[in-house]
Amino acid sequence: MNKRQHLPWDNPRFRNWIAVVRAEKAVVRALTRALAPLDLKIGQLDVLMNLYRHPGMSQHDLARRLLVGRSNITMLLPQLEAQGLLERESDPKDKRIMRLRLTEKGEALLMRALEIYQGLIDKVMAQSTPAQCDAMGEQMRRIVEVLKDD
Amino acid sequence: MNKRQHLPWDNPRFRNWIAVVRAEKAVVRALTRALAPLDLKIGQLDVLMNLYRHPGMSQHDLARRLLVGRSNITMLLPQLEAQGLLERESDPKDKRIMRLRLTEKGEALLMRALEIYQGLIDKVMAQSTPAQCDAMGEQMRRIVEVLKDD
DNA sequence: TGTCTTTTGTTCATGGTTGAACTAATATGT
DNA sequence: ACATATTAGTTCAACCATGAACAAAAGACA
Repeated sequence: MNKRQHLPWDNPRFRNWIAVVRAEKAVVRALTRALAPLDLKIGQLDVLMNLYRHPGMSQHDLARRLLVGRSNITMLLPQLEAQGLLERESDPKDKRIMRLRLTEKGEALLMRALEIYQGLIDKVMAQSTPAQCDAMGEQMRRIVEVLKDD
Repeated sequence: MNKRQHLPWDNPRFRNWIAVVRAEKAVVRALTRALAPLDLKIGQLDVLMNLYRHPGMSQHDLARRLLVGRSNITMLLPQLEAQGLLERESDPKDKRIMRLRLTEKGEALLMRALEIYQGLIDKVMAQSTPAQCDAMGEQMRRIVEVLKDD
């Protein structure tokens, strides 16, 4: 039962996953810097992206999609609202729910941010073939699926 | 120049990268929970792992490897030292440097944590072939390489 | 209807992370 | 050797994220 013989570092799965973590961290770092000129944090960009694709989303759904707590959203929105990037209006059918949607200004900023994001991803993925890239994406979606029910 | 025609969501590279981010977040979430019984945070596990592989590392090198700030390490170590998981000793050749190494207790805890980590990764990677897994790892290492010089 | 439960969003205390300013030790260049 | 620059680690204030406790609204069901 010598543990040294089956250390995780000898396991390809483990080593490769560590690479995923490292790459993700590196990209987050680079993206944070690239977005700084727009005065936008990654968390805020995530919000804008999701509201663009799903206008009228509730805060609860937004939190679930972003894999963050509801309180996080509560703390995040006032900044964006104060900057005039999004609007919150109470749902007339269910007064608990706040419907969220981007303003023109929010959409414009999102587009600028997406160009930066896209540029970074293109640069970073340029060394992989489309097929490799798709295969990787599929793997990742399967991982999320496996962990879906916590 | 209609931007709608080239939104990032239509770009496979972008969509696949989003999947990476999602998967990484999901695994971090699951790992955080799985490590809770050991009273160990992921950041702490990262430290233990790196010290196991590179005994005598300095705090500066550790920070660089973990992609965190030096101050982060400074805040992190006292907890681990107080728990008797690692030792810090000043380098006799260069008194600025603190040499870090695991204690027996730290190594033992690391082994328990690694079993948990490994189990999670095995579960999560079980749906991919070894070849796919390796290809993914290679892609990720290339990404880190591309971003190495910030 | 009336009570009990669930859902949505907020508040707040806690802990983690960061970068800038700082000290001490070493390296560099003249 | 001496002044200057660089490096390692610490401190600190500011910022984020989290989860538990809470209030208001809606739903379930007798």
